[in-house]
Amino acid sequence: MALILKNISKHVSLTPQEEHVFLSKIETKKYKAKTILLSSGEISKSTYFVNSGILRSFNINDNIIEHVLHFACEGWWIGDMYSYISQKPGNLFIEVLEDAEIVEITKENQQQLYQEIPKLERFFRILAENSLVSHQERLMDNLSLTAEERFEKFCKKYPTLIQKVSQKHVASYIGVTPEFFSKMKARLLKK
Amino acid sequence: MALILKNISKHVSLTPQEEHVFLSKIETKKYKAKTILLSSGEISKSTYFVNSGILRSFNINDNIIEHVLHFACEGWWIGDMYSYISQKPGNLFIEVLEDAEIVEITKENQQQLYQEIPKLERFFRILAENSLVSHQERLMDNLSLTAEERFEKFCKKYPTLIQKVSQKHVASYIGVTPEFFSKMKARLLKK
DNA sequence: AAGAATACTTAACCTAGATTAAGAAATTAT
DNA sequence: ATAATTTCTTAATCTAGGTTAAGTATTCTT
Repeated sequence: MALILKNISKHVSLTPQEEHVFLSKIETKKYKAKTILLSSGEISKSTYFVNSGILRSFNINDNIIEHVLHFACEGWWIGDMYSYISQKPGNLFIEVLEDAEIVEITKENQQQLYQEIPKLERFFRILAENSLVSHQERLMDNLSLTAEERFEKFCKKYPTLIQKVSQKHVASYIGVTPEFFSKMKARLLKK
Repeated sequence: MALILKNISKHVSLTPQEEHVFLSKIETKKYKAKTILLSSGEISKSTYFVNSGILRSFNINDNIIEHVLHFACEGWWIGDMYSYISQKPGNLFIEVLEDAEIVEITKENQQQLYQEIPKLERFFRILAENSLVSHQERLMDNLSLTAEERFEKFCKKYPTLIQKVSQKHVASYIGVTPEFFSKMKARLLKK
C-alpha cells in the first residue's frame, strides 16, 4: 500500500474508490540529490510528499545567508505554503539533500480532490493544524531557549536526521552559525 | 450581521440556514481586562474569536519570563491550538488586555459543525494554513532580522496594536527585553 | 588516484542584546 | 487626591553567539 495512503489514513479513512481517485491525481517522480524543486521567486505549483530520501526548504537573505525552514524525510510533507496558497512568487527554495522519490500534487488537482473527496479537506486541515503547532513551539523555543537547548531538542525530536543531514544545515535550522555550532558541539562532547 | 459571519464569508459562503445553525453553536461573552481565559496546565476547551477588545496568548518559562505568542484584536481568532487539538494540558495563557467581547466555540460544537456544515472544514483549513504562513514568516524573521528590523515590521503589520498594547508586550512579541526595547526606541527616535 | 570543492574545526576578537540596578513616569486602586 | 503598583528609561557591565581568518578533513569529480 502506498505510503501516502497510509499517511492519509492516520486522520481520515478513504474508501477503495476514493483511494483510486486520489492516486489518479498524484504523480511520483525520482530526483537526484542537489536537485532544486522550487526556487525563490517562483510560484509554487505543487505540494510534495516524501516517499524516500531527504529534502529541505530554506530561504536566502540578502547577505547570502541561508536559513533552513524545514527538513522532510520519509512520510513527511513539504512545500512553500505561502506561494502555494497565494500563487505569488515565494522566497523559499526546496532542495533534494539525498536521492528521493517524491509524490507531487498540483494545486489544480488538489482543488479537484477537495470537491470530489471532501474528507481530504479535513485531512489537510489537520495537517495544517499540526504543522502550525510545531511552528509555534519552534518559535517559542527560539525566543526562550539557548542554542544548546534547541540542539538537544532537535536531537530528541529528529534522531534520524542528525546522522544524515550535514552539520551546517542543522546549525542553520536551530539558528546559529556553523562555526558556533562546531564550538558548541566540542563543548558538549567534553561533558 | 455578526462580525464572525463576515469573517467566515471571506473564505466560504454559508446559506442562511447554515448561518443559523452556526450561530446556535457559539456563545458570546464579555470579559474585563486582566481576565485569564486559559492558564498553562489547563486543557483548552474552546477556540476564541474577538468581536472587540484585545487579547494575548503567552507562555512563561521557568525563569518567570513571559513570551508573547500572539495578539488578537477585532476580527482575529486566538486559542491554544496544541492543547485544543491534543486535549492535553497546554502551556499557554490567554489573557484579556482590553475589555473584550469574545465568541467562544467549544471543541464539541466545532466537531458537530464539521459534520453538519462540511464547508466549515474548508474554512478552518484555510484559517490554519494562513496562520501557518504567518508563523513561518515570523520564524524566519527571528532567524534573519535584527530586533530593530523586526520592530519596524511589527509596526507596519499591526499599526493599531502599537498604540494600544503596552511596550513590554511588544518587546516580548518581537523577542527582546523591555530594557533593550526602550534603548532601541530611543535610538530610533534620534534618527 | 589526484585535484577540486565543500564541510568542519579552532582561535582571536567583536557586537547585539541581556542583566542588574535605580530612578522617573504613568496607571490603578482606595 | 494620594498611595501603591506597574511601566518605562537610563546607564554600567556582561555574555551568547557572530565574524574573520586560516588550517584540516572529507566528499565529489574526472
